[in-house]
This record gives sequence, C-alpha cells and structure tokens, in this order.
Amino acid sequence: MAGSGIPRRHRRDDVADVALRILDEHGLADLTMRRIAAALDVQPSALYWHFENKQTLIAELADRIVDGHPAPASAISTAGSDWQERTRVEASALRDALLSYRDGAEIVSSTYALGLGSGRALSRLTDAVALGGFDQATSRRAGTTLLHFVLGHVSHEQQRLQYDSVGVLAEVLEAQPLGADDQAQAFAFGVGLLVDGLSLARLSGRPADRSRA
Amino acid sequence: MAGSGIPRRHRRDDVADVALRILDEHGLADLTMRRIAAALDVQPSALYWHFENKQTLIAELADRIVDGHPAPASAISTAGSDWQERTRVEASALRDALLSYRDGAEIVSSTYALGLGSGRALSRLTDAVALGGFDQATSRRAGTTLLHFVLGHVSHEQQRLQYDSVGVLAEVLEAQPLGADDQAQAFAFGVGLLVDGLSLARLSGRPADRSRA
DNA sequence: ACCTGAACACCGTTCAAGT
DNA sequence: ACCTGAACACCGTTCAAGT
Repeated sequence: MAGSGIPRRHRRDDVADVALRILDEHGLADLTMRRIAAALDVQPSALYWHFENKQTLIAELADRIVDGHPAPASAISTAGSDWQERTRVEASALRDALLSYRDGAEIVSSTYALGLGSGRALSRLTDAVALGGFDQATSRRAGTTLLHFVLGHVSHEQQRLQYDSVGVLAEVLEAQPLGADDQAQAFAFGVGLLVDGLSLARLSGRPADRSRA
Repeated sequence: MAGSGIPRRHRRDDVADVALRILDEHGLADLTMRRIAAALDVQPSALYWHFENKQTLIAELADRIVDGHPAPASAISTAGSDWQERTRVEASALRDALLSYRDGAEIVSSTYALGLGSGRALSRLTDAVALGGFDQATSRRAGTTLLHFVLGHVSHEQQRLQYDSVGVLAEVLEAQPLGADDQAQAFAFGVGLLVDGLSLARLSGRPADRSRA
C-alpha cells in the first residue's frame, strides 16, 4: 500500500513527466495540482517545492510540447533557402507538436498569452519568414500572425476531437463530421494565405497593401 | 441592509447585465457565479433558474459583446462592393467590439471553441470575403482564418493591457511598451496579409498557391 | 533537499423546499 | 415564476514543522 512509510522523493522533471501524462490521458480540465500530487503519491503542497505555482508548471509543459516535435531535418533541407516552403514546414511542424498532446494548443496558447515559456514557437516562425529578406519588424509581425493562426486553428481542432469523442456538439448548426484531412487542408489554406500575402508584400514593397485588383 | 426580507426577483436579462458589468470592471477571473449572485442580492443557486450553467451565461455575454458593436453603416457604405475594404472594416469592427469589454476576446474565443453562441462574428467575416466572388468553402475557410487571427491578436492585446496595468511582465524578454498605435498597426498588418493572400488566390485561381516569386 | 498536515479561502452545481 | 438553504465534491496556495 502506498501512503504509509517514508515519503516518496522526486525531482522537478518527475513532476513535469507525470503532469504531461495526465494531460495527455485526461485533458487540461483534469490536470489539477491535487491529481498530479496523487499520481506522485505525495501531498499537493509538495509540488510547490518544485514549481512556484501551477502556471509555471504549465509553462514547462508548453515548452516540452513545442520542443519535443521540431521540424524534421529532411523537410528543412528540402526547403533549403526557400522561405515560403520553410515557413510552411515550420507551421506544419508546430501543428504536429500541438496535436501530439491532448489540449496542447490551449497549453501553449495560455502560456504565450501570459508571457511565460521560451517563446520558441514564435521564433521558429519568425526566423522562417526572415529567410525571405523582410525587415525585422515585418518578420516578427508575420511570425506573430502565423502563431495566432496556428494556435487558434489547432485549439479549435482539438476541441472538436474532444467533443466528437464524447458525442456532444451533435445539435449545433454546422455539424458535418469534418475529418482529419479536411482539418489539414483548412490549415494549409490558412498558412498559404499568409505566405501568399507576404509574397505580395515583397513584390509591391509594402505590407498590408491597399492597392485594388 | 440587503439580505433580509423578501427575495429580489430578476429576469434573465438582469443576470446578463450585471455579469457584463462585473466582467468589464473586474475581469473574467473574478466573474464567478457567487459574485454575480451577490451583486444581484441573491443566492448562487438562483442563477441556475435563469441559465443552465456558467458556460451558457458566458455564451450570452459573448453574443452581446459581438452584436453590440457592429461595423458602422458609414464604413460599410464607403466600402461598397469592395470586398477587400469590407473585410478590413468587419475585422476592425470585430476588434473594436472585443476591446469594448475587458477580456472580451477570451469570452468570445472560448464560446466559439465550445460551439456555443450565435456565430455572428464568423458569419460577418465570411460574408465580407464572399463579396469577392469566392466559392463558399473558400469564403468560409478565409473567414475562419480571419477569426482565428482576430481572436488571437486581441486576446494577446488584452492580456498586455492587464499586465501593464498591474505592472507585471517587466522582466520578460521582449518587453518594450508597445502602445495602442503599434497594436492597431500590427492588427492591420495581419488582416492585410490575409486579404492580400486572398487577392492572389483570386488572380491565380488557386488558394494556398505554391508558385514561386 | 524534499515532504507532511492542516488550514484558508474559495469554486460550480444540485435539489428539496418555500412563496 | 423565482428564490432559499444546505449540502456535495471539489479547487490552488501557504506555512510551520518534520526527516
């Protein structure tokens, strides 16, 4: 029986490990400090020796999710110095990373909003765009725009997954099944729009260009 | 003294009214059922006669926020049948609507993610794009992409506002002040990118086009 | 260095009963 | 039609004390 005898001892990484497992198996709503503690066979208060608070712990998870699934070297070398392809590759890799854990987009999105986490997701996208020779401010804004789109899209995508699995959302207006392929296509569409917009900015020398067709 | 005597009686709208006031004055974190009840001089359980649960109440607030701040008729008539201008106008009006209440973007975003709410924000953007003669699927995807960007951008914007006011976020990496004008410019940049991307799709006849410069 | 035990100050929601 | 009162089953966080 656990619970009697000397207390279990853990390191910071152990806490993050089980938190990530609970996240993936039960979702963000069930990721409570008390549940993490129970899985470690420890009192809830013990977690506060390892992490200042819950948000800090979640920020650690966000970094692991983003870093654990970088763009494959093969795709990067195929893209070469083609900034458009490279941007698509990085966006797609980020999507894969977020999809690799339940509620991954929510985790990364809230961490980003709070100004916590490494910011690696943003810098990857920004660097990919910068390959196109845009000035720093433009690259950063484009990176931010891409990040907003990716986080929003995947959040939505993951909510659908969850509801489809529980069988809710049936009675809502536009409830066609919307399979994985449709989602991937819709994602590529959005990224393509942004990349095309940037190409046009490069041609005309002006972002947010107001010229008419 | 309140609290003694016959119970206060309210209608559904009264509940939403004070909820919206609490949201704007104290933020989403302080928008609890217990606090709303206290402001109405009523027990928390009384709220469940008017709303099925908290999410349903929040969905009502989301609809009010979006509907309460439509694009001005003057801007719409100026845009005329110019789908690009109309899209910019609708995106900008949506941003204004979200900014008009504290944490407005979060409220609308979570409601949208849960498949609740009227979906008017999405349909306005989609309709604006459709003015350009795109097929229905393309208009819808573009509308979704725009919505993700707007929600993501304004969420971020409102988080900054909150932290700047409390004085946190000082020690974070990229902590330049970033005033209201910069935010508006960054917003216009993102919307411009999407609109430009769509223009290009229309020229070439293909969305997410893969042609090189 | 890492954890316990107990407490503090909260949450959303349900439900029988009242008027 | 609208509300009370009481309860249920939770939260995150703090802190003195233990080993």
